[in-house]
Amino acid sequence: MSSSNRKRAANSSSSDDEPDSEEEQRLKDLRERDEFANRLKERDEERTRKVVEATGGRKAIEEATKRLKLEHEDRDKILPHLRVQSRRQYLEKRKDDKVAELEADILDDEYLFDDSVLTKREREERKYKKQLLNIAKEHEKARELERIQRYHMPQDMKKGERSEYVEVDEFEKQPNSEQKKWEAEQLASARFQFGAKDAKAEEEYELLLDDQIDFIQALTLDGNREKSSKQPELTEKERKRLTLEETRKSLPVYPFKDDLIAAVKEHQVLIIEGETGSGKTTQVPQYLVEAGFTEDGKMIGCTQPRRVAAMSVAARVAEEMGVKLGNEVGYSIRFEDCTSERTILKYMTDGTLHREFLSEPDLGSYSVMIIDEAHERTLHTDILFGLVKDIARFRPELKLLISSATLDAEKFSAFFDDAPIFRIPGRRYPVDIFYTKAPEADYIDACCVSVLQIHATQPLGDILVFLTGQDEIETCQEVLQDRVKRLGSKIRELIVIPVYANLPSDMQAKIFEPTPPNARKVILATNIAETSLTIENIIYVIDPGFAKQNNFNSRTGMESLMVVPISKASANQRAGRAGRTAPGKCFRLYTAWAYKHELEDNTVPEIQRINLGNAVLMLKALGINDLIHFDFLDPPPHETLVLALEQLYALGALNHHGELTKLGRRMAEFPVDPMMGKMLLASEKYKCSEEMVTIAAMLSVNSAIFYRPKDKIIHADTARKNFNDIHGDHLSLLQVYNQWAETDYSTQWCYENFIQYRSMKRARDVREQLVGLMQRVEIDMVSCLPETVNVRKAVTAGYFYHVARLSKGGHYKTIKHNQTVMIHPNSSLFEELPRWVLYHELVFTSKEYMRQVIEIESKWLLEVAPHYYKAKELEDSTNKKMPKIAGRSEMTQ
DNA sequence: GAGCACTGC
Repeated sequence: MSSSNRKRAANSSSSDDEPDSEEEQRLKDLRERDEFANRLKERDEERTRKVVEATGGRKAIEEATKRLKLEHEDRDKILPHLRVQSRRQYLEKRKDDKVAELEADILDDEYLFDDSVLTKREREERKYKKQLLNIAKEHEKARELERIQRYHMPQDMKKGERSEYVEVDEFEKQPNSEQKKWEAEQLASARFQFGAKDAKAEEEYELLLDDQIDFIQALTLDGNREKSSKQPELTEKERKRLTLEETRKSLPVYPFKDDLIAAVKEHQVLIIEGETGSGKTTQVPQYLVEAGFTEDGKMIGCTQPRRVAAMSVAARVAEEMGVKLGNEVGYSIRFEDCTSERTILKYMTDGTLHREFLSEPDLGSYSVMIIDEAHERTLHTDILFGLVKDIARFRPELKLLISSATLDAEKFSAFFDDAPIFRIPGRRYPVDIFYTKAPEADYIDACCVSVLQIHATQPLGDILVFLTGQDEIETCQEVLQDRVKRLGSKIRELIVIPVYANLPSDMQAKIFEPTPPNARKVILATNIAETSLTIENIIYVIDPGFAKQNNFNSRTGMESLMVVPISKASANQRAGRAGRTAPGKCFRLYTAWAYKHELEDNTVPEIQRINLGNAVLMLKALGINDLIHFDFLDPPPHETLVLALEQLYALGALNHHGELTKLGRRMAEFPVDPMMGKMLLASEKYKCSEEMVTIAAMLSVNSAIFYRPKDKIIHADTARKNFNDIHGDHLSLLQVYNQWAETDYSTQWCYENFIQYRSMKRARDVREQLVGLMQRVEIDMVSCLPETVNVRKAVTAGYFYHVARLSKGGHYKTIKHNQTVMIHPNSSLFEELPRWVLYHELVFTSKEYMRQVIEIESKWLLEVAPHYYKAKELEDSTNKKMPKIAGRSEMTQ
């Protein structure tokens, strides 16, 4: 960039009175930036004092207390009750569909199987089903009203419970922490029945399957438990007699307590290598409290990669310590801060800690920081490594514990200057691993065959199948159900259950319902079951060896979601899912050779795969200027960093010295991409902050707003078109939100308009947070409606990078890379083809698509980014040859 | 004329 350009860049980012030189301008901006930062700090300090008794935490504490109470109550009573309750609600909500399904089921059943071939149990079940149908029908008659919606959407909100977050739905209220899982393990292994009956039947079944897959057993994933334990497993009653204290003492980590405390005292950084079920997440912080690490008024912090984990672990620990959640033990996650000034033990998500750095760059209020599940290598933990390592150098009294599963411990140790590794054994059963003899061409088909093969030949126990996405899961489900039907009563009952993140929560809860006796559950899951959800009683895992992975191309700035082979670490994680309750088996649909030679050891860490715009801005805001030499555990690609820096410079967040500007400092306050941050700040100038906050919130809810059930695609699309704004998708989204808000955030309205209530609720939460942050960066909330030109201008001020122009052939070329791109067919501008468009994101699926597009005028680009565009660039020499229908917008220049 | 793995702030 030439010096004159630089000058303009610097000028554009600031204010009224014209300073004499570029240098003065820069210094003035830096001064203003620091003044702004100080104001933030002062306000923060005021707020922390108030927050304790203020409403902010109260709601969260109530929520948490509810959950805690749940845990207190007798699990024996509460769990079955919960299941029944959840089941009832579920049936209630989907009554239409369910009744129809039941009816069809009975008809099918009667058509397929004569009474004579049925066992007693099956006959009873049929009788029960009929009864159920009758009851359902009577019930239905009584409530003939209110049956407008024919399709099902999540409906999880009662009046007055607005801030109850979706993730806190039914299944999460069930105790789900590691300790509980262990307890459940004890239970479940006693419940399994392996009988001679099954063995007899096996021979018969084998003949049914024409196309079998040959598996060979290669190795066994070692467990720490004997297959036939000499110690008798605890029965439920025995277990109940264990007090909390005894349960704690029975955890594998307990014998290491004193050694661990000694090690922490001796070393500043300690790597803890502990498998799941060792109890490290709940116990280690408590040991440290007992050892006096919080006596100087400082806290122990513990990060988790997931919100649910942070909450449930905190609740469990509060219970164990006999304190109220939110007092001595608390948690802090986005939208929910459940801590107080009394808190000495704080669980949080890694992203929350990352944000906390902005207000407390030295972690001054912590005496110990534990980074848990470090092997998952989320973006946030990876950045935390570097930050925390740096802090440790000038705060020798700060203790760091990095906790990880096996394999990676050595690497972490090397990174933290050869920190000692402390090993804690876990609790796991052995898993036998099987590979196919030859590669499978069609892994969906192979999955189905394997499921039936296991079902027919292996003892009872649930099956978990890993697929890549919703599409595959639905296909597989259909195929399986079809084949099971054809096999009829010749095989035992097989219950097929899908699970993926976008599935409504009540459908997800189905995986936690107990399997009926003598039946088998097959769970078809995405990667969600690899780490996020733990399903009990899985004995068999089928692993085709693929997953969808997001990749960011820093050269083109394009994201792509592709199916890729998984890593060895991931394959072992999946296999481990079979050994939680009892010894298990894992069937890999690839050869042993492929495992050894074709799979990478580890999944590429997130930090090397994604756009780092926001992360780089955060680091800059923390005063880390030399990012290229920042101490990353695995450095991101050079180009990604350069692209992020360039973009920040173009947005005016950095000056030509690479220093953070006042604008940049304000942008860093927002947990969004820098372009979106700039867009939000630009709303100040264009007097449309209300609109911009809504649009940003809607864009943040990833394209999960419109609901398209397979059988109602036409209705759904018509409903969607009603919101279309001729100027583009951002404005359509604005309309959706505002109309929803006008109905007082009605669920009914969502159903009628085929909109995902869950996503809207999330957008509302995000919006509220953004409004709070707007006040923080000193911007008033104002609206410019009904006029929307300013809305589009403000968007342009943030996204001027993302502009494409219609060219001769009727397709679009990006201004920056001259890359051919297309408007996504879901866009409201798909058939409009304006001359100039701005896109929110570029994704590669089957083609290069621009998603979320608005029409802009090229002269706006000169208005919002004069340093970046020159008038000449925006001239269009091909004007005259342009077909009339194309290019609705006015000619420019 | 398409199609969205999973987290997190």
